[in-house]
Amino acid sequence: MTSVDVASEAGVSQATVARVFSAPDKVAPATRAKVQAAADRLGYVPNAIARSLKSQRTNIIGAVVPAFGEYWQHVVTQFSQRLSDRGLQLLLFSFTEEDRVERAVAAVDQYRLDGLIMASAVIGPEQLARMSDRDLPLVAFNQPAAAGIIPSVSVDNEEGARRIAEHVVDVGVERALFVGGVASTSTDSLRYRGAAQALGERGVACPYLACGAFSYEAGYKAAAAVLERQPLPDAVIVSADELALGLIDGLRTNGVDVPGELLVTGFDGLPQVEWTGYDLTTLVQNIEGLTDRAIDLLLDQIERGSGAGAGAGGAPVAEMVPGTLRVGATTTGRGRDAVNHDDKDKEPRSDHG
Amino acid sequence: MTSVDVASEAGVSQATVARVFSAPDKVAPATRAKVQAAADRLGYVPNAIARSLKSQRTNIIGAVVPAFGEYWQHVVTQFSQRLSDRGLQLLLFSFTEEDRVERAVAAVDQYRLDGLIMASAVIGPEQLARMSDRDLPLVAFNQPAAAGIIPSVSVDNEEGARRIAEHVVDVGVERALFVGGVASTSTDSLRYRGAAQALGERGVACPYLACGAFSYEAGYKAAAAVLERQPLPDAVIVSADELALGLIDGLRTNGVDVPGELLVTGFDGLPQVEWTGYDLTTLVQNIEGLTDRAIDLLLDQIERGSGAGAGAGGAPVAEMVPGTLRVGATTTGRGRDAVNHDDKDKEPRSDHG
DNA sequence: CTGAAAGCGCTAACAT
DNA sequence: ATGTTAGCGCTTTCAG
Repeated sequence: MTSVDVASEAGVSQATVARVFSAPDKVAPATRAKVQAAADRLGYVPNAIARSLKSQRTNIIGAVVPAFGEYWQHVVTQFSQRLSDRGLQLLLFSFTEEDRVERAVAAVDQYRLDGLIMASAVIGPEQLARMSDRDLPLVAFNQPAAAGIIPSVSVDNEEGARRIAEHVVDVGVERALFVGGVASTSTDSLRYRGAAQALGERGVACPYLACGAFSYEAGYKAAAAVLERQPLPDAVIVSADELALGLIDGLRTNGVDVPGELLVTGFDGLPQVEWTGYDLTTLVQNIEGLTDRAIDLLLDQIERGSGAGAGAGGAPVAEMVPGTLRVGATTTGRGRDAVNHDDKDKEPRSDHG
Repeated sequence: MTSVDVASEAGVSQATVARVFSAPDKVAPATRAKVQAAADRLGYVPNAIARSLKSQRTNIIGAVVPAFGEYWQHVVTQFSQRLSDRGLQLLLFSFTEEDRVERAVAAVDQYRLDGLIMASAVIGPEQLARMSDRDLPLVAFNQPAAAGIIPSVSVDNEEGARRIAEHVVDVGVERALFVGGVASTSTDSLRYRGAAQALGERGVACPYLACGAFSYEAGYKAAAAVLERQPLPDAVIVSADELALGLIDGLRTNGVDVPGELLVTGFDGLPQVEWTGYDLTTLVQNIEGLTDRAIDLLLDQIERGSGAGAGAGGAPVAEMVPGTLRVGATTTGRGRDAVNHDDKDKEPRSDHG
């Protein structure tokens, strides 16, 4: 079914049919109705491919997203739905290995995507710089390292970590430890900087310890290293929820009571932080807000016809969206255990996890 | 940069350039090299949009996927990567509300997608039947209700549930309870049927109880209802891991020791089942195998040029991929807690019925 | 083996 | 307000 079929069915020219579907107000109501009817009868739907060929706009946005962690699922879902609300499609590039990014770029070229969302911290600054040369609207999502290179939007990592640090001081912590994932990531260094600074200002030291990855397993394994610290910290500020959940389980397996003996905090706001076994204090990212801004930034560039570009002649925009502190039992739950102290003989809470 | 540019740069006709990129063996090695060089110099990449317009193939596959649950993330990732391995792109339709499915269908029409993966149990049989009329290659993923209507691939729910039931009997359960999510889903009824049948054959009764949803929260809330049962069951066979995890937490919050007082099993094989606090016995789905088969089924139809069709003239294919039983502490971990209990039934080592 | 030419289905001047 | 016409960049006969 093409517009030509509809045209002959409706007894008008092909151009009129096209107008009915792209600029309905440029055609008389009577003919419009006639055409609509014919189209419905024939089950005609305009061919977006042909349209794109002419208009040089595909209305498809690509997104390069890591394949790991629950957090990203929410991000992808948000992007999918928000783009759809604006009449755009999402072409997804999920990846584990480096080469997926290359593939995404290749597809972008071939399919003439209107823009690309880069939501992966694995993409290095050099690669980003290279991409910013190719006059393609780009936006980096939660990838602080991209700030200044391409337009970006991310949670305010430093400020968020500061909020957590302040909270931890408020509940009386005196010796903290920061547990990060991968030391080389900008996410880690910003969060560490924020936390260490706020703690330092309040006279609390805060060394840094890396797990080697951002996963439950890495956090779990890090428990041993945490317990080797001398002196033992009062609180562990973890740079990501997934790590924190693993760490908590690791600590409890080692017989440590969390929060009884050691407080723990996270960062991100995964759904699991609410699970009763954890009830983790963390900084919840506003994913809706973040994705919204990212799409806006992208559309701005597309409208403006610019490539991955500067705001209006300066450095690329680097937006920060604040998160919100979630206070859970992992930093305030000691009271509860104190109350339950009468039945000390009962099995320690630590093994139920 | 178009093929015309490359043609003049290389001193050949536009047609030759096109051939170099679509049927390289139909052009002399010498000219091919010349064209390649020119293309590289100009940074030319064939325009997939234009190609699609002519070839009537987009190499883009759509996927309608629920926005909930960690499980789906793995599915999406697998699809994204496996399609990419075959030179196909994934256009994602993540959804929460009904209307997203409509949007997906609309996009499929507009963009002339080569095929569509339906991975949502929310899509009813009527809607599926309606879609199967439109000569579009389709495949249903883990949606047993689609079997017989459109080609489908899913985990063997009934057999999996049977395996779990057998295991549960092996560890000495005498009164079981099946906790489902939504009674109307085919997933639920197949899993229940498999479990109830296997248990029945072994003289164990197994009533059904629905949570109303497939979420952690629903499982958590269901704990109260479970505890009201008279007599209390020995084991709860839950139809999905996410529910099971919530149920375990709910039970523990109510002071019930799992697995000390009550055994629990799940279904799906989420990453969280390995977390130390749970260590859930469950049936692990082979997601790689499932996605692989789904893509095969789709490609078969595309090659064959058929619409959502029958195998070769019969009913649509309905493939079943077996899962594997994972035995965790939630059905075998009593030993640890039962130290003060006098063990009349030492945990029988049972990795298989 | 290579070139010329005719579309794929649509948009957008331009003309009526 | 509607019709005519010329492409968008590619694939694909059909000649040479």
